[in-house]
Order: sequence, then structure tokens, then C-alpha cells
Amino acid sequence: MPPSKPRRSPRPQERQRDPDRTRRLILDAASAEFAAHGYAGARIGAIAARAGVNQQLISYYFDGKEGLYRAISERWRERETELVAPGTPLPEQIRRYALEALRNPDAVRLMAWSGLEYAGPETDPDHGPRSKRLQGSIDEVRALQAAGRLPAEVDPACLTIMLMAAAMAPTTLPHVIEGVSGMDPSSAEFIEHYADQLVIVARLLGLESADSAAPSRQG
Amino acid sequence: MPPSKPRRSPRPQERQRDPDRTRRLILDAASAEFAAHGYAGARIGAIAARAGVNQQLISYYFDGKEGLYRAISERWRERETELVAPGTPLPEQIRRYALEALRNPDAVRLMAWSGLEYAGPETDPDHGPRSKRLQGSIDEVRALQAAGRLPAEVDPACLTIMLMAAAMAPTTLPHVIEGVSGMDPSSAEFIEHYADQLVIVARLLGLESADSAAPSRQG
DNA sequence: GAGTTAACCAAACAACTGTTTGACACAGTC
DNA sequence: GACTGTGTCAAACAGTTGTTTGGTTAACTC
Repeated sequence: MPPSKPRRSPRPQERQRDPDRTRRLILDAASAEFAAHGYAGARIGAIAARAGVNQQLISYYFDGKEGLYRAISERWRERETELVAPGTPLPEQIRRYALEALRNPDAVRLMAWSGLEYAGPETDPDHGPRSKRLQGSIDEVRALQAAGRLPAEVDPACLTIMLMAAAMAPTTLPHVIEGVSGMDPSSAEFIEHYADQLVIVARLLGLESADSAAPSRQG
Repeated sequence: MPPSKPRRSPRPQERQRDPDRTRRLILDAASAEFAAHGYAGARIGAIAARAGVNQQLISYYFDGKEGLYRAISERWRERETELVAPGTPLPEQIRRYALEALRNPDAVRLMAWSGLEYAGPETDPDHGPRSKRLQGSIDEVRALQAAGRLPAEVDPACLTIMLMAAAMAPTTLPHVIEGVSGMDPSSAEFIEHYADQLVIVARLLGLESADSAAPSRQG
């Protein structure tokens, strides 16, 4: 049977070759798979199936499983920077962070996995960038201390870590949440409720910025 | 002509048979291995090597990898119950929980892994028991609310979760901690400092029990 | 249209993982 | 000493995993 020959005009609906699209499909599928099962639990075959592409293309486009993992880490690192909004009052920052479980659940899970899989600064490509990102929150805490709104005995770095860990709880401790609250920890309903609660607690701690209406911007 | 039967080591090691000891060796090694790498990342061979026993004994004594995992989960569940001390003031409870990362780092990591690997109440053998264990803390928060020491708008379950997540941060977010504080998140030095900070924050929230004699603090 | 390159695929592949097999050794009993 | 049941082991096993190979096809160039 003679193969019907060439079509000059591109057909969007048909399966045509599109390396960029394929790369993106793989990356998206990899994010979902790694987020769901972690590095060790993720399966190349499952990623390919999710992406709807041949398994071999993962080796073709990326440097195997490990290279693919590095690629999605790099990708999320770029996106996460967008989350940072200097000058945002702390309660609002925390709120946004908690709601990230709704907007980018994969990213939050990825960060949680990487914490448990962590094997030292040298193996963590995000080690430097991340601390830079958090420095903003820490400075914010320091400013509140300087303004006398927070006891000096509080370690700003520790408090920031606590807030971050608390914000990630719906992702890191879903089994505990489901047990004590009976709600679905991944549901929008719960996550929004939880974010609200987080803000209440943050305010209770006195983390409200000195001038809540006019955040001071400085570059 | 049939080959003569191969002789094993002519000089067998002077090792006493001790099934109970072997079981325990395997369980200890399994705790360490599962805590270090999670279920998917753990290797039966590595557990056997850690325990210094033949790999096959894992199948002999337990029901394979999965059975072994269930066995150590069961084991930790029993121990964790000891941690509960009804009537302990909340800040002290939290402090103890944070220090658990020092006493039983494997148990804390196990709980963290199980959160990410969580696939619903039906697959979680600890689902029921855990919520019971936490009920004490939740009731404590409720009591504080009733005593007017904590705003009624605070959801006791959410606050308990936040505290728990915050207490586990040195285990769940070591990469973040190392980045922002420069300290080793698994060191006794840091964990004790962090536990102290947690207590400070808890008191700041007004979680001090009504009758507990605590020195007044001013910032 | 011939030729070239790059995207893609199916199957083969080697390495690894957990489990099973069959044999052996120790301890207790007769 | 022979017998028996259980603890222990090395090796074989079957299933899975990630990667490589070799070939096929679309798109692009001349």
C-alpha cells in the first residue's frame, strides 16, 4: 500500500512532530509522577504513559531519569521565584504559601519529597537559591522585632521555618489531617480554611506588619 | 557421574542461633532503612546487610518487604503511645514532640514518609489510633479557648496540625533549615535550640495552661 | 525527486529487586 | 548415634526498571 504523500500545510489536529511540545509533555508528566511518588517511587514508564509518548524519548530528550528529575527541579525553581513578592506583609505571604498547595500541588509535594531525600547541600541544586528566597521573610521578622512587635528572643530563621512547615502541613501530613478533621486535606475547601487559620495564628503571633495598609517597599 | 556435593565453609562461624535476636536485628535495620529512604527507596538487600543476616530471612520471618514495613509500623505505633502523657501542658507536649527528632529520628522520618506515601485511610493502619492520640492536644486547645486564653475563631484541629508540622520541620525540611540557618538540622545543638524556640512561640500564642507555673516573660 | 537530518518508535538489553528453592546446620529428643 | 524440626544460607528465579540499539518516518534542503 503506497503511503499517501506529503502535506505541505501543517495539520494541527493530526499527530505531527513537535519536539518542543513533546519536551513539555514529558516535563509535565514527570512533575506529576515525581510529585506523586518521589524520585525512587516514580516510574519512567508511567511518565511516558502520562505524557502519551514513547518511553525512549525520555532518554532522547533528557539525561535519563536523573536528568529528567534535575530538569523539573530547575523548572520549578524558576517558577517559585515568582511567588516571592518583596514587601508583602508576612501573614499574606504565609497565606499565599499555604494556598500554593491548591495552585501548584506538585511543586509543594516536590519540595516535601526533596526534604526527605535530602543528602546534603552539595547534592541539592536549589540550596543557594532557596535560602535567598526565604531571606525576605526572615528580614520581615527581624523588622517586626526591631519595631517591638515581637520578642527579641525569637529566632527569625526558626520562626520562618515553623511557618513554612505549618503552611505545608496539608501536603506533608495529609494522613494526620484526615484523621483529626475528617476532611479531605487536598480539597479546596480545607486548604482555604487552613490558610485562613494560618493567617489568624500569624496575627496572634503579632506578625502583622507595622503599617498593614501601606507595606513599605524598598529596593 | 554426579558431581560431589559442594561443601560450604569448612569453618562455620561461631554464631549462636537466636530467632528473637534475628527478628529484632531485622526490625532495627528495617526501621533505619525505611526511615532513610522511604518504602519505595528502601532495599531488602540493604536491610539484610545492615542487620548482618541473610536476605532470605526477611521472607522467612516477615511477609516480604510489605509485611516487614507493616511490622515496623506496628512497632512504632506501640512506642508512640508512650509519648502521650495526658495532662501535660501544651508547650511541654510540643517541646517533647520536637525533641523526638533526637530520641527517635527514625520514627519521625517514618511518619513524614507515610504522609507523602499516604493513599487514603483504608491503606493507613495507623489512621484510627493516631487521631485518638492527637485528640488530647486538641482538647487542650479547646480548654484554653474555654478559659478565654485563645480566640474562639481558632480551629483547634488546625492549630494542633500546625504545631505538629512545625515540630517536625527539622526532619521534613532539613534542606531549608540548612540553607537559612547554616546549622546541621539533625544535630542535637540545633534540635534543642529549635525545641526551645517552639516553646517560645507556643507561649506567644497563649498556649500556656492556666495553672502551670511559668515565669513571666516580657519582650 | 534524491538526500539529509532529526523525531520517533518497538524491541532487545543489562542491571536490579524481591521472592523462592533446596540444601545444610544446629539443638533437642529418642 | 539416628531422627526431627527449625534457623540459616547461597543460589536460582521471575518480574521489573531504566537504558540502548536499530530501524522507520516526517520534515527540511538542494
